[in-house]
Amino acid sequence: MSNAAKDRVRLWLRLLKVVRGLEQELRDTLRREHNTTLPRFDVMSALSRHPEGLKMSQLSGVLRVSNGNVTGIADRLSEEGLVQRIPVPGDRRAMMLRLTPQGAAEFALQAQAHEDWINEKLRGVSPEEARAMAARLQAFAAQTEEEENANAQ
Amino acid sequence: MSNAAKDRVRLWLRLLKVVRGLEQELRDTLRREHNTTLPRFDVMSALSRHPEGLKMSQLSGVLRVSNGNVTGIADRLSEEGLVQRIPVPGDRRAMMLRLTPQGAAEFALQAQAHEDWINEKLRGVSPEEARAMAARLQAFAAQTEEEENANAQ
DNA sequence: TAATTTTACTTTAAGCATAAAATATTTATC
DNA sequence: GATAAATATTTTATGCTTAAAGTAAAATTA
Repeated sequence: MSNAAKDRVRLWLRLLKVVRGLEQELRDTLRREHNTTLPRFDVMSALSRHPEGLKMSQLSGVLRVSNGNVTGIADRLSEEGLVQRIPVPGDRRAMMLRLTPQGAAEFALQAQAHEDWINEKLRGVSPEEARAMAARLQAFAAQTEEEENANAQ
Repeated sequence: MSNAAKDRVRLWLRLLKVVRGLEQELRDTLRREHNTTLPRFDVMSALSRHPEGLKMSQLSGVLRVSNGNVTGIADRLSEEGLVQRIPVPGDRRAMMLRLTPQGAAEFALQAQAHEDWINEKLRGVSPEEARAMAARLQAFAAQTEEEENANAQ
């Protein structure tokens, strides 16, 4: 394996380790402090950006998970009164998922705590560094997407 | 929220997006090309670095997953003849998990393909950039670990 | 408008993940 | 040496995840 390849593999392993570690801490915190999970948080986060609600299929598209996955999470959040299914006028197949007032209030607390938590976790990263690294990652993601589009043609 | 906090949150979201995307592609590739999964790959990778084998508890420690998790993955790999459980002399509670010759051969193929895949995926990242970013991540991880140790005292 | 295809969602089966309980064995204490 | 505590692993219950199959309704086509 070339040196360049070694450098790239090492970067990938480090990325994976750091992100997995933070993600695991986040899961623990959500469980301990908010009695919820990361998938539930992700669903509520997406819904909070769309106050009018999202169709199940839109939600699975935004979150990039399968339809069946969203069904299960929506079932459990619904049992707790945090989201509700609302029929879509004119299409009896579809369902709109929306935060309840209780769900919106609950998520507002979780989101603020999440931001504070991240800011504390990454306090060793200066704002300049954060912006530089975010820009680099953005460029990488954009390039990857471009290639995918090229491949799809 | 301060601007610094916003920059850090944005970095975290980008990190999560890029790593999750690559991880998902990796899972798809492992499934499609090697008829396996990332957790199975991780177990075999750990075992390949310890040819004499690892006790179940050591393995769960190295991989940072629960004991019960390792039990299930070991069961399935064992059914396929890729790993074997070996009694530990002098301790009838413990079990050593080890790659079979077939498992070692199979993993060698997977590992090489994995390296090639990463090198291709990250070809847009120059070796210099890769080293710089890896070093930055390493520093972050080291600092985080340091704090954990301080908290544990 | 009847038949076909597509769309939206749910259900099912299998694997991964955890925490907590259970089992078996070893180590420590009395 | 008997009792208690600690250790190593498995089992169980619950939730997340996917792919594939199933159900129902809408859109297209003949």
